[in-house]
Amino acid sequence: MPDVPRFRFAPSPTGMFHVGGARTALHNWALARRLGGTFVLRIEDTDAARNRPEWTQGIIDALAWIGISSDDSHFEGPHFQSEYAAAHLEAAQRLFDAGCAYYCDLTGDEVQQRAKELGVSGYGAWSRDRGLGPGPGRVLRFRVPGGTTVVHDLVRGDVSFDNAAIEDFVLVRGNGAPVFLLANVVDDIEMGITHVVRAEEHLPNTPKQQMLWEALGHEPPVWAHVPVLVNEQRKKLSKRRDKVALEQYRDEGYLPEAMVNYLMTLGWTPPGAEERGSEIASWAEMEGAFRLEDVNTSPAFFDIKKLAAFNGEYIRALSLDEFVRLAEAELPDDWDRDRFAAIAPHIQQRLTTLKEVPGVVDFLFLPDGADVAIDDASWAKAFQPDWAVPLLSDVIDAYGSVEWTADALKTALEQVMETYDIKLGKAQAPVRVAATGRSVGPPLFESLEVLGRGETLRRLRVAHERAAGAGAAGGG
RNA sequence: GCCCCCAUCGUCUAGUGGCCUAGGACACCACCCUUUCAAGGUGGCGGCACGGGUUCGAAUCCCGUUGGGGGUGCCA
Repeated sequence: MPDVPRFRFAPSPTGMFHVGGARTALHNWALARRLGGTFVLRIEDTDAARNRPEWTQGIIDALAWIGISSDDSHFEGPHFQSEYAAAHLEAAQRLFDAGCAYYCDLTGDEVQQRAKELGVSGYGAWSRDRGLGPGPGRVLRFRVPGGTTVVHDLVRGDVSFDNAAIEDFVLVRGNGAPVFLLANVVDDIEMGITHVVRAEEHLPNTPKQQMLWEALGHEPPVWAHVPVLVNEQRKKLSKRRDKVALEQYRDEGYLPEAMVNYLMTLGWTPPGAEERGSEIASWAEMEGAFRLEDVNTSPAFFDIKKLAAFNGEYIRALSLDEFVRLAEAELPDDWDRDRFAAIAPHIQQRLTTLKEVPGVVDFLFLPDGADVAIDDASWAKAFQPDWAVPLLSDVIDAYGSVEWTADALKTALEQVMETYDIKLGKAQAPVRVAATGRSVGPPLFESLEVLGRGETLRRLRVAHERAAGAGAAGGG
């Protein structure tokens, strides 16, 4: 009778959720669901400094954001490593009783000192046969057996380690607290974990953990080590130097679906991507096809540019209603929602992130009577041609009585520009800068329609006055 | 130092001995479209790290070199 596969995701709270962690969580999640198994969340909070409730909540929230939540029947947890402290110590005792571990009274400094004097590397197993019992300050070390440990890894195949190169590692600290290696294995055994899917950086730990599983009388789980995510310098993504917090991307207006899709493409290709000419795929498609055996073995560069491209695609794919709803969350409270809804369809296809929304429409939400902030470079270019000022003057006249719709506004400008024998692309420039302050932005006539006749005319007049004045001063 | 992993366009990848004069995506460039900017369309640039084998045949298998990364804690 085959057991239900049990995967686990075991982050330690650090105050932010690493994108690399998000990816391995996604891998575990996809497998747990596709195989009808369970995704077990365990918070590794043994280190007292990492035991902050708000940090734990941060992990739960981050997981929920990428679609991994306790609402789903495949989700189990959160469990807390600290709750298994008794089991850790009990396991340590069993290991000692069975002769698989021994006590050692050398401090870290002493070990280093001796290694240096004797010219050996690592711990020299000095206390192996001293028959020491437990005592204050004494650590419990694992007695690494001879031979070779072979790790069967779903991503990498068989990886073998010569046990002679593995030192007798510490299981329990001098203060009686178990270390990660032991706690991790004991927890996995206690929770009936069958698959350990994690990042490659843990591969060197694996032979040690496998020996522990065996010494504790259990079959090791299925191992899988996915490649690490790296930065431009090809170094592992780190909290210190790289932008790795999932929360930060969320706050910058990335959609969770885009983030999830992008993360899954690192080291793996969604089904049919080549035929479709696109790596964009739904979670259902990816979940249905994801296999560890298909995951690449080399490190992947976390490319924000590509993430941004994915995000743009996802924003464009939103229904208008959904887009408006999400975009409104980025707007200042006092901005008129109806006014935003009117311009929304014209900006949706021009965005990379939701965070950009206020910046592209802010000219529509100025306080009464306030002048637009004019971008100097845009102004200089728009009013460079001789025809700019007279054209603006004509536009002001025409816009005084034209029907106030985008189409009519466009037609009116087209009539005006004929006199000057210029194309719309050029003719719209002075009007755009006058009304919006910038040379780029949402489609002009649609923007003016939303702005309204009164305010549009006011801004055009202010600009005309300024441009005409400058022209006169410059000419004289 | 020691242990382990990795090596296809700038980047992410497809490729598991002949379908590869190596395919797709992002980025970049050009053109088209166009109401600025995007989006969209078309096209382009660009890669199997190197050296030996094995084989009728190698991006694919083996060995070596070089390069990169990870780990080497009484952190997790």
